[in-house]
Amino acid sequence: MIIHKAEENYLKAIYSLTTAGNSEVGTNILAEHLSTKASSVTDMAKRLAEKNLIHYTPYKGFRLSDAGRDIALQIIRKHRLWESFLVEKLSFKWYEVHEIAEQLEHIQSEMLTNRLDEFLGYPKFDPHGDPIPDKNGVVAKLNTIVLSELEIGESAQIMGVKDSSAPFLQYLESQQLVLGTRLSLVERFPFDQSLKLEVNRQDTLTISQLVSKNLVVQRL
Amino acid sequence: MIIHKAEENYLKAIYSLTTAGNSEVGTNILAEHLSTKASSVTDMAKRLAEKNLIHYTPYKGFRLSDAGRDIALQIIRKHRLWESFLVEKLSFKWYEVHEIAEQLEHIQSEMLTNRLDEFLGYPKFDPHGDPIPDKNGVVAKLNTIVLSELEIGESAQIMGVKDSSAPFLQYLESQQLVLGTRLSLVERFPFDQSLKLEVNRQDTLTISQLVSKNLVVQRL
DNA sequence: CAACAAATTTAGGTCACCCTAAAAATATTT
DNA sequence: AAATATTTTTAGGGTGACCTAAATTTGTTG
Repeated sequence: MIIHKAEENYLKAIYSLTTAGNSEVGTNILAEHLSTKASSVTDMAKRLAEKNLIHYTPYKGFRLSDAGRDIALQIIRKHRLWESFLVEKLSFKWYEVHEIAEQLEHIQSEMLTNRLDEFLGYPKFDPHGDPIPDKNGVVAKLNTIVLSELEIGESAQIMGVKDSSAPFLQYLESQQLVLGTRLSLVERFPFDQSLKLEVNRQDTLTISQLVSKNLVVQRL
Repeated sequence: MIIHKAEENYLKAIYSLTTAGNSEVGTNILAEHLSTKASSVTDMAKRLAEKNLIHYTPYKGFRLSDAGRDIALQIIRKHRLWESFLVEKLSFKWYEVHEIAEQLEHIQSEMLTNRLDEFLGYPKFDPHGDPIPDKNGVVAKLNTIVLSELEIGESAQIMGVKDSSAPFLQYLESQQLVLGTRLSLVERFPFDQSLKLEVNRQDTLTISQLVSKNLVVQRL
């Protein structure tokens, strides 16, 4: 069965919107996520249901079928492997790679994907700290929290981001908050929930709640 | 201006059919080359002419415009760089890479193309011996001939192939006729124009005219 | 629970790309 | 040069993926 690029993008979007809590996605939310219109989503939903890639009852939202989830995971695998390639081998910055990986994730060749994986040394995480599904679609689970959940005095290491927009990633880099950076929480200001951090055991830095809610860390 | 994947493939096809002698391509030849129908080609010709990528007068054939040629050369550049990447870095065989490169050549990011070029060490030729256009679309000229044109007693080095189908490339590999191989012409049998070669200064090998006409070599 | 608001689907249209079959233009042969 | 063959274009359709505007269903609230 041929799965088109647009279909792959829908499956990927449904996947990321459903794993974030809710098990069903609505038409409007999906439309917004894909920068398209609700009617187009309904259109596509019929095609995907026809191909047994999603479960769909009109007015009731969509849910991935097992086949649909498999495809979504393979796309995500390819996306994250290519992002790793771009950063590790071609010296791209982590905030420059998303759009290119959006294109590369649709290249069809299992052999290519697996060779790339091998070439990169079977990485478990991409440059944003997101886990890379293996060739069977198995995703490594990680004991991570968002920085805003850290307690005063605790230390943590930056593992990734919730928001991977270029402006946010550039901001992080300007503050030396890159992947792997170690930090500890010095103080929380109740007024606006901003946080004072000690970074790399030397500098201190204050960040807003918006930032702390979008930074994924692992307790040390 | 947005140039679609299908349009890029037409430009590439027109380019390779025109540089091979004739300066104009006809509808049927192009249709066959692209595995499509003549009417579809006419259809596309109108769109490409509309975008000033080709010169087109009905019934008179097509010719690339300067803008069209620039695009064709960039696609070919990307195709050959990706083929080099697959062979050099991911250990693909030279006869396995064509279909994958057909997909990768449409990835849009000048930065990616240039970084890839750098990563590969600015190669001048791809694994099939075809020259890789540089970022300005300049193609290295090479003083090559097909093996069938070699004279008795002359030596040469394999630079590439005219036919890059997997069966032919696999045949070559089985006979140790890989890129860079040095050979000299021992004898030509007038009966069927088959050739007796000495390969790598040790083995001798007899090849048919079909093979000798599809092997590109450089005199030594 | 009726009335309104929000979410979703349907109806009908566009665009890129491809198709078949028929018509028209060009090339070749007698 | 007329007849035939070949090449190319036009006419009319189909599909995937999108759109706007109008209907419909579902959810919320007075």
